[in-house]
Amino acid sequence: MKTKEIYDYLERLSNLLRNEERREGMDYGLQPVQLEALYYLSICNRYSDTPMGVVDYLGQTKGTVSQSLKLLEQKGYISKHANKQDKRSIHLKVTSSGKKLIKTLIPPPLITKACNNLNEEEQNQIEIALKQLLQTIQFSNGMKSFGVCQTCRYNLTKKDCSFFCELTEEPLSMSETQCICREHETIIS
Amino acid sequence: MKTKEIYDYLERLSNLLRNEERREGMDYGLQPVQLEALYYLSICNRYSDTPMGVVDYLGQTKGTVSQSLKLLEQKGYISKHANKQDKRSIHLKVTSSGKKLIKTLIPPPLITKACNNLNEEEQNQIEIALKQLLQTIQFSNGMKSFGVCQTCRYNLTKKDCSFFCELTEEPLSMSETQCICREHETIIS
DNA sequence: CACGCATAGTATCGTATCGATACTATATTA
DNA sequence: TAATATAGTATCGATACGATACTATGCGTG
Repeated sequence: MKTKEIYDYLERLSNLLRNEERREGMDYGLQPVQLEALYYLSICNRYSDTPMGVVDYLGQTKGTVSQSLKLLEQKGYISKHANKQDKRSIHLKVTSSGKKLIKTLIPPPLITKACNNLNEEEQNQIEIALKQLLQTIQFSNGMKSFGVCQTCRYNLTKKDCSFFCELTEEPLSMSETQCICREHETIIS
Repeated sequence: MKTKEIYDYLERLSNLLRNEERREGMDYGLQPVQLEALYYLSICNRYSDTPMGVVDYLGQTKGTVSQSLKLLEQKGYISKHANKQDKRSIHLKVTSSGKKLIKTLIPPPLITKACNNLNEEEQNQIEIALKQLLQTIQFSNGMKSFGVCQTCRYNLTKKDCSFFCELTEEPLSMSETQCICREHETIIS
């Protein structure tokens, strides 16, 4: 069992990444969590761009997330839009200013520099390992997976190569299927 | 380049781990950082068990670390000991109560459960990948490595299989060489 | 339809985090 | 011996984050 070793490396990586995010965000008055929330909103689909989506993703309480989103809105990085179907719910869109910020800050230099010193094959191996570890953790602990449609059991790829979600019973555009979804459930193969 | 992919998985893993640590520590009134500080002190060597060692490891300011250590001492998980050589410095020892806590909480169930669902080979691959990623990040960004003597360029293994540190110019016991050190510098091969 | 219950989101409060700054004490060096 | 560097502490202010209480809307069942 390599449990301890895996924990040790993960703990270290986790710390380095968080400190980097703190340093980076500081110039813009953003905390690590807020930056992560903004990033999440920039890569999630239209079923997931709500406060509750962020709650599930970041694993914090509604109150905390509500605070973070208020700040992101005040700073002009996101905007709130009413949901026509469900009036309790709102959608959060990343503004052009927010998109610009994400583009500047993510991925952080810490990771970029490291990848510059790793060849294709090494990067592939690392990606595969991280993916497997993440999926196993999520599966073993009954967690949401937040994947893209391609790996989702609700996704139906039709003959004409268009996409359809069997959960929401709606057609999906090509670009939408590359966003992450809070309803995602990994195909059990 | 897999920079974005690697960042994404790492960010996710990092978040899950931190949330788990928060949940775990809560029962004992410990925050994630404090738990990490305690764990660090339980695996570092006698050159590294000082407040400054924790500062380097966790990447926080002296003040913050000082606060965390005060709390750990109040809760009886660590004890402070004067350094005979340098009177400015103190050594932090994990008490038996602290050791017991670490044994209970680390590694966290999140990781343990996942490892139970991964075979030997998969775990080895993941360990290797995490190790390589961490080392590359540390090297590429000029960071301290916090490794064990075995991989340190200052370590001298003598003919009689005893160990000697060429930086501190002191002999090291076998068990000491398995602890992590803040002066560690990876062998450049 | 009406009632209860579930869910999305917000507001507020208290404890704790964490960087910044200022401080003391000891070591080092010129 | 004086200047400077280093280890550690104390304090403060802004923020994080869980807990709780609240409003508003949707949903299900009789």
